[in-house]
Amino acid sequence: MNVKKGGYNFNAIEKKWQQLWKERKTFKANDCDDSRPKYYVLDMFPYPSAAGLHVGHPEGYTASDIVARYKRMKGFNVLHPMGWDAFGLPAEQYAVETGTHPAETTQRNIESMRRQIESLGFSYDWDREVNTTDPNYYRWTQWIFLKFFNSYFDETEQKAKPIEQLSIPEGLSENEKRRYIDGHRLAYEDEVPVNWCPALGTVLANEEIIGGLSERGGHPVIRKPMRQWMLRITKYAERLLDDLAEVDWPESIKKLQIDWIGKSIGAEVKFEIENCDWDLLVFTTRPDTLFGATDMVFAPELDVVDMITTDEHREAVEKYREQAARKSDLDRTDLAKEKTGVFTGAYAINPANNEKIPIWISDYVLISYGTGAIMAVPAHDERDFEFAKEFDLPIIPVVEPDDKQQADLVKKGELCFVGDGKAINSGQFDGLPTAEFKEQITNWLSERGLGRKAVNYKLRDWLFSRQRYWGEPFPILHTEDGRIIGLSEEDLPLELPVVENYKPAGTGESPLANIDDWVSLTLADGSKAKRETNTMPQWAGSCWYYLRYLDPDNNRRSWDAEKEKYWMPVDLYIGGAEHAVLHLLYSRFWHKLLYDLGYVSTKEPFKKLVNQGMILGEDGQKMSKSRGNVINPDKVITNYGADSMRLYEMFMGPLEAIKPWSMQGVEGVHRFLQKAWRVIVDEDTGELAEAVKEAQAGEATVRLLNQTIKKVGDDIENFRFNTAISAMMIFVNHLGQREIRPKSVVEKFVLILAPFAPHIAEELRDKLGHTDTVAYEPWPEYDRELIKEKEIELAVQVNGKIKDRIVVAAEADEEQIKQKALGSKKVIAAMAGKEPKKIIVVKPRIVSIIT
RNA sequence: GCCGAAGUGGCGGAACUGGCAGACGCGCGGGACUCAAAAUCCCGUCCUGGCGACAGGGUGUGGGUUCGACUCCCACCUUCGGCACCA
Repeated sequence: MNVKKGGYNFNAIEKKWQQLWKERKTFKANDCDDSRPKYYVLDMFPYPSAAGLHVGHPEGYTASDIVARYKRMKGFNVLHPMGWDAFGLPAEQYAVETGTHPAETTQRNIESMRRQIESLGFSYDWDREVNTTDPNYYRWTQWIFLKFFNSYFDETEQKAKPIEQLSIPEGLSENEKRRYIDGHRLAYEDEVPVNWCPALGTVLANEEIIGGLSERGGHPVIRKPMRQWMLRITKYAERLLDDLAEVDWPESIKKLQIDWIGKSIGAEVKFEIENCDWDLLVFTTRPDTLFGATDMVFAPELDVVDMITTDEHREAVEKYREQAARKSDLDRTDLAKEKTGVFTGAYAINPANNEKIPIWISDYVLISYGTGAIMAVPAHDERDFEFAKEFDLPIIPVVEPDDKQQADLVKKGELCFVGDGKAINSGQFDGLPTAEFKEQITNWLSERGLGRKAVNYKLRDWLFSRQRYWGEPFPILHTEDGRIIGLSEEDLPLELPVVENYKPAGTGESPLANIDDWVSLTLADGSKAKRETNTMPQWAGSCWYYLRYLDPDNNRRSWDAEKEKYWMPVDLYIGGAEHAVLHLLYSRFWHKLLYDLGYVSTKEPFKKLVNQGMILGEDGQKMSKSRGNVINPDKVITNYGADSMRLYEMFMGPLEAIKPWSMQGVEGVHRFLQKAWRVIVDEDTGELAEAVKEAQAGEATVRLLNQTIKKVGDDIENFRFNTAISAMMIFVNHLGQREIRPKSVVEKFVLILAPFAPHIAEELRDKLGHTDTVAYEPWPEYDRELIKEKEIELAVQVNGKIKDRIVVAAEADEEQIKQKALGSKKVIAAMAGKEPKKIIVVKPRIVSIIT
């Protein structure tokens, strides 16, 4: 602790400036200000948890704040908002336990986390704060949901359109028409298997299941089909893939999204089923292996299984299907080691060679991908190979690898080969290389009406409902005669009702199902209806919050079109990599719907994305309560100040890297700030230090200052905050050694320090006699000429070994440098009288002499 | 199993498009100031050998390309993260 009167009293300084910024609304962003370029810096908003802020939050927030402050100084109109992703399970669970309304818990947590965030001095425009659980916010979440509900996807134009524009086939009855329309909505109801825990009487999220048992209580969980709301994200698969080319995101994150979407190009092939009127389609990426298809495998859940199974095999098939239904996803993947399955007694015809092949069912075939049925080519697919081995099915090689040894094994049926090669045992196609064969057979099949080119995605439609209380209610009514009606926009928000009991209904429905006077209502025409009792998942509110910041208080619209045009897209989005797929994919999806309907002007919401890495405990382990290695940001701020906290989080290492915390490291940067203070301020009086005065700066100081300004600016632009800080340390060390510290130099240093450590920078500027905030001071320019060194030092290598260093004038040409290098005594000695064969001069670095 | 990221002093890390490896910070050792301590300031600190100017080795391992490799190429090892039978 600094005891001197004029010492660096960070606690007082930080409180003072935070107060002033708040009172003066220093960081208020001006809408539609065309006098300056705009810059939108966004943080992933936090869930307001009872545990409060952890040290991971300020990492991303500090990085974005440095950029925000830097851009302001560079003359940008900066939008830098903060809010709360406040729907979520913890508040609901707390309500079940204590009866406290989640809104109350949430409000309390928000207050406390806002105080924590404010204590770090981030330059947010707090007038734009949003809270996803506020009816004035979720009103518009519901509004967007209705847009999904009231839209369909036009396949030819590849975009969403209002449902009224859907062309309906002629001659349908009213009922059929209704069903046709409902079947095309981008938000639709479907029966899908969910994780049902009979003992708890509730549906669980995948994350709540550990090893097939419920996380709470350890009860068994089964898959059970239930009515759910779905969003048709699969329609956007192609655009979600294509538009990744437009954004400046880390390649690794793009790759994760690409893999998640999982596009495969191949063919659909039609297989006739023996003694059956209809055909079955299968999808394959290897139509070239069609001649090697020796059996077919159907997913156990596939409905046609019932029809094709022969009486002889019915019992075994039924038993297998039952077992499969009882398995959780986890069991199915866990038992991946050994293939199981049963024969149905039915046969299909291979369209390539008219061979009769048996149809099996097995749970290694997924109902949810492709058509739920495959052609099995044991010789060229690992899974089919295992299956064939298990049940002694024939293995026919149809691709010959280039490698002789491999080819022999493949031909003997002893090796499964999945690579490309040359066609064999494939009739008229023999000899074709894989790629060409694929094309030819696809054409051959489509000419005969036996198949066609096809694309499949791993991406599934988004299961969008939860059986919870603490989420956005769906603005949906179910009529007695089975119609689904979306509320009209004027009826929004549909607010969450007050409940007595937050426990699930026990039927798999949400707690809302228990409140009859909320659920049941009478429509204008006198008929009865019931409200949808599911709620939206936590993702919903976070899918569009970046748009509400643009116009948070608008009661008439979700946001103003002009404001949207002005601010969007988000120029920089910083957050954790854990949202690489879901949140970022979901919000891109919502954004595209809004784009199609004309509510936003950009295809993509987030232009540049940066992920911060996780911060580990001092023991190098993930921070957790049970390990006792959690660092409390409040304590760090109390002991060292917010500026030290900010600086340390940035100094630890590259932003994206995973790195362990070190309290001694905090002390290190704190010492730097103490030193910077002492270099400028007299600790005894609190006035400017005597050494700081109007004076001409020395050459070395001017050079280093200019180098530092350049380095810090460049580093901020490239998110290399750690090296920017080290450059400032070097500068302060230099300045500290000067007897005279010219005021003009000190002033510029304070400006470049400001984005990193804004409180101390404001206070130092105050000491330097300024009364206005540093926030909008122009970022100092550097002079290219002044950066240049007068003399440069080059290392001299002889045959790859460094022998000497020479100093030459910066303007020296290659010849002069050569001469100087060859003149060095050490170099002459190392050359041992030999003539140089080659001399390479790399100007500011090295001279390489080869003898 | 597949995909992705990363391996540099005692520790966190630095090194621009291939050009003096270890910036900056921590820690440690020594010194100054002090009655003493803290704080601060100065010097040293990759490893081995030598009192020393110096010599040799060194960026996970083994090869390669190059006048020159932490950086590029090939093979492998380890750690972390993601996906998990997607035909």
